[in-house]
Amino acid sequence: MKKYNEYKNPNYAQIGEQMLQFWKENGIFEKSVDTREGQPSFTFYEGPPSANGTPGIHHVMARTVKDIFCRYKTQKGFQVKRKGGWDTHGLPVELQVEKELGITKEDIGKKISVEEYNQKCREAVMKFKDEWDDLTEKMGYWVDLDNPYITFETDYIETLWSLLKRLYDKDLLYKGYTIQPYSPAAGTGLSSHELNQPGTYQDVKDTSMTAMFKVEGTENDFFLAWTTTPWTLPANNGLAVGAGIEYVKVKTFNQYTFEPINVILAKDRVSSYFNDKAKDIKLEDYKAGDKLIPFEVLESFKGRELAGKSYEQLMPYIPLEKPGCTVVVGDFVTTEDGTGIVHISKTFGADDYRVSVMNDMPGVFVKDEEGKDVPIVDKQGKYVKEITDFAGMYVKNEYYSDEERPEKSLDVLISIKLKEENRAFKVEKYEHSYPHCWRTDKPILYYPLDSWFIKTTAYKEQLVALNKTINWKPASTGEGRFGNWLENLVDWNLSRSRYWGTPLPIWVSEDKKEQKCIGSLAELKAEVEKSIAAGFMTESIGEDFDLHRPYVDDVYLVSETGQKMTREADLIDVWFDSGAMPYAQWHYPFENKEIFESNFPADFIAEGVDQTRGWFFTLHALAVMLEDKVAFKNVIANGLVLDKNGNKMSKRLGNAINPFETISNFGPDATRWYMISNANPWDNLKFNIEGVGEVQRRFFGTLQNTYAFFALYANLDGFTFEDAEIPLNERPESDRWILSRLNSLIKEVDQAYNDYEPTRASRAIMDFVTDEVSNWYVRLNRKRFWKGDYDQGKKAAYQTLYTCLVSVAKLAAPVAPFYMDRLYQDLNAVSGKENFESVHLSNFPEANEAFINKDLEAQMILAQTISSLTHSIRKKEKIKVRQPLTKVMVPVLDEKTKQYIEAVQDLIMTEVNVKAVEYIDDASGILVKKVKPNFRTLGKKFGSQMKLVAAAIGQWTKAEIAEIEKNGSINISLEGEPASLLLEDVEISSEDIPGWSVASEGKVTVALDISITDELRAEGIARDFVNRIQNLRKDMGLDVQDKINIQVAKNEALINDALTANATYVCEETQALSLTIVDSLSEAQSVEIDEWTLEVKIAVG
RNA sequence: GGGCUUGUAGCUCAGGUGGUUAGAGCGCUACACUGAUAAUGUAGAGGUCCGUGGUUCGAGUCCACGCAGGCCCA
Repeated sequence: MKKYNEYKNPNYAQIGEQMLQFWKENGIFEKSVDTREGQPSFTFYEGPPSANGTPGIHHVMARTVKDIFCRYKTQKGFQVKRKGGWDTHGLPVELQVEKELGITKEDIGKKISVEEYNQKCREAVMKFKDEWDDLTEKMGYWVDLDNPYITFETDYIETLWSLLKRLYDKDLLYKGYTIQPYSPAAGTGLSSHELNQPGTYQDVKDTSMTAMFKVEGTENDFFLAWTTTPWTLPANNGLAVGAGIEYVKVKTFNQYTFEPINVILAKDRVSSYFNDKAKDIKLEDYKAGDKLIPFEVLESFKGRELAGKSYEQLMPYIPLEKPGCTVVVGDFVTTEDGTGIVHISKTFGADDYRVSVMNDMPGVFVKDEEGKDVPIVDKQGKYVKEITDFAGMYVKNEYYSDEERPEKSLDVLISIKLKEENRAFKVEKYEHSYPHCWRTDKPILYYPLDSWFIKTTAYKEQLVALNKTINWKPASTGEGRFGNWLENLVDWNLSRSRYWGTPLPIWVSEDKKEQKCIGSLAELKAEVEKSIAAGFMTESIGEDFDLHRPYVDDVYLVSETGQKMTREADLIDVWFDSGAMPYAQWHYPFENKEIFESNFPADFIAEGVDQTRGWFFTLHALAVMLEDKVAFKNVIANGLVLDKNGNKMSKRLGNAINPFETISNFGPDATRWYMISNANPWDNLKFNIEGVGEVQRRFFGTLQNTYAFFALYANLDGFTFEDAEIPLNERPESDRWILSRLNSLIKEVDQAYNDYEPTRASRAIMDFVTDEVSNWYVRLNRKRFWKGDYDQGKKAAYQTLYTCLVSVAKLAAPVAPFYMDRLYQDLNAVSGKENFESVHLSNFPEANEAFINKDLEAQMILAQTISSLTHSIRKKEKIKVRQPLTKVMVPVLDEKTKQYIEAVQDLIMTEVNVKAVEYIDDASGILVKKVKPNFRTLGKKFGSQMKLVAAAIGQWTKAEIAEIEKNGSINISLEGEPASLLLEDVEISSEDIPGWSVASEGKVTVALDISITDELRAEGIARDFVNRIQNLRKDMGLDVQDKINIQVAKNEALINDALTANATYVCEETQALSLTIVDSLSEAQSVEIDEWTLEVKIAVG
């Protein structure tokens, strides 16, 4: 006879290890994919992690989310292939290598060759791969680790090149510029990382100026705009205002020229520009040279009213065409400093560039020797010759050598010039924090630098439209964060000035007029052959050619006109690498065409919300541009994992949770279950290790106890579920109830998983197991498992509990894959009901509607409420549950409630140890009803008269309640006006019952008869006695089935009579053959019952 | 500075379309149960629902403005 496994002290971490071993030995993961061959596929894309750092607890979170839905869909019959991947390129890898080698970017090509450097990167990037693989296994994340895609491999890069070429052929790849931090002294752009080095931001004093821009077509109206970089003023091409900001026009005088002027600035900034002491001075009293300058506000308007106004170019060295020199709205405008009007220079500011592009405003450019547009400042930081007055001057005095540095900086000279021209309103020194180049310690410029772009804006409409078809969890990330990002889309800047990454496959001729974009290794080889023929190359490249730098940089091609072509030095954004994984993981289009096509787009992806503009965007952008499809249909953007105080985890602060330790202490299942059930994945999780322990105790502990209870008795009775299932209508009330609940649960959990709501699913399962199965079903039915013969009723109990347990194992398997597989196998090994070797190969339960009985579920809730109320009365009256009582009384307001309670009254009687349930209705005469307004319905009818109605109902007596119950309606008077109320407009419940001990909750009221007759008292004593004997039996180490003989020393008559009267009951409960009261007893044990001490002797019979 | 997001008991979280006594678990206190026992049950205490205004007969819920935390972007 097969037995259910019984465990003394289950060790959840050990269960994890054992199951992992079992999965490995039996290839369960592979089978979970292979056995679904031919079934519809469910496609999942793995967002590649970078293995150059150790995995953290947040990775367990992210991967649990991914794993849950893949396992769920497998159980639902889909084939779910999961290819792992590694993200290997990018700045973090470079930085790590530089740190290890103690070098900087400067040293690359000098102290270390590019070749060696890249070799180091290649090694560093897989440094922690073993640790990652270890975690992947231990946490139970099923993903194919044997054939992962790796972004630095030649096949992968080749796909990237082919995609770039497709974009190039669609005219979506172009060279433009972006405004970036640039160090003229070092002649190089700076990454944001370099800008975030300590010491780069320094406090400096600059000449700041509030310049006057003359409104076109006016006599002397000026816009005031403030700048800390007056040298950018000749490049001014617009002014920006805040749409909602209030502006005023002020009549006053220029403090340098004393001329009368009207100036426009933000209302909030007036007090900063005008001296309050001058506010009472009359304009006509002003004399040239007065210190206090009078002012008068003429009118005011909102920023959006100013938009579109034109002004005269301030420093027209390079005349600008319209719509240059107009006022536009900018979201970056504030009234915290300056005038609330911002000077815009398309070539020297990122915001400026963006707002100019959005409004089609031309920037100020000059032509270089090649006829190309360049800004008015050259790469050394000097003005170009077109700025005649100051040609050749450095725009920052710091750029001059100490000997050459002029006394007056360019900013000062420009200020003087504008003062003289009546175009400067205020000039002053201003101290602020400004970034400096970490190499040269000189200030940086924001400067237009060449970059390659993907013209994503050309597909904006499709991107937006297709995004609306994606199911985002949470929806707000899709609509808000992602949607807004698409609405404000700019072209994708692909260029990165780095060494370790995918090189841009574009070669340019010496005169820059010819370009070639290479889309495959074969194409490159062919081009190289041509180049060899032209004499630019000496040898061919092989099949194993490394597409990385520096090798590709040594490849020169030949143009159509015979010119030598050099590769554009840029690498591409690593986000392109990961966004291209749907194609590149299969080396598509060079191989695996069918696999790619049947696995595109993804049904589901999940990653951190911080990837919104990263991976989520690049996947979407490439799919829309290349395939005119979405890349994923469902996406979960999960939140961060914070420490228990809500702080970000970091190794530096020492608050990081080690995932390996957590798993080995609590096991993988509790860890996963805690993370999923505690908060929705898209909310930040405050990770508290105590919570994991709680989940282990509360959920897994309860489930394990329930299983252990089942196994104990099922083994004794030899229950193997070999008989046919007992028909539902032959099972008792509580079985039908728990099965109804189970089937409702199956529906609910299936729906939740299907909606990508794992938290809802796990909470529902947890509540079912702890509250309904364990605390209600098992507790109420305990006796059925251990008392009496192995009959139909007992079998029903086993079958019912078995079904609940095995179903829970399947429902919860996606979240707790190890434990649930153990549970499933332990059950199935004995019953042999299914042929699956693992729960993960089994099918998700299907709800049977015929088992769902909502009436029964409602009845059971009533039973629970009534029991709970009765317990609370006992508690209040200090009557222990072991003391039987005569009856509880329940007022019933309608026949249906009565029927509901009658259906479960046996349960109630057992649970609260009373002998009867009595129903009190109107006819009894003791029921007193009370009435409450139903605000929900009344509100709709009476609205503002609500208070009157409520007051009127408050006055009702028995008569009115009887009337409305009888007629279904009643007429009342509201301030003389007649009104009619329906029965549904009030809620009728029962009042406390005079003379009874009563408790109520909602509409349910319970009265308990607390009188204890002698007979009841005797029964109570007998039950206490049984309890004491049971304890003694256990102390003596007797088995459940051992028989005994009990002797009790003669005591007070009350005790003696109680035992005599209930001797049969006592014997039956305690497996006693006899109960005798004797005059005296030797070697007896003492037990206490209330105030009495009894001498007892137990002999094994 | 902008977009998105969170704020409910000591802690972690629930609270369709507004409805008058705001819930659960843990923790705490007390009690009970004892053939699930390193388990279990019941009860109790514990809340300016972040603040301020507004809409409404009625706001935890809707609106506006703030405050605090988080993420992304500038």
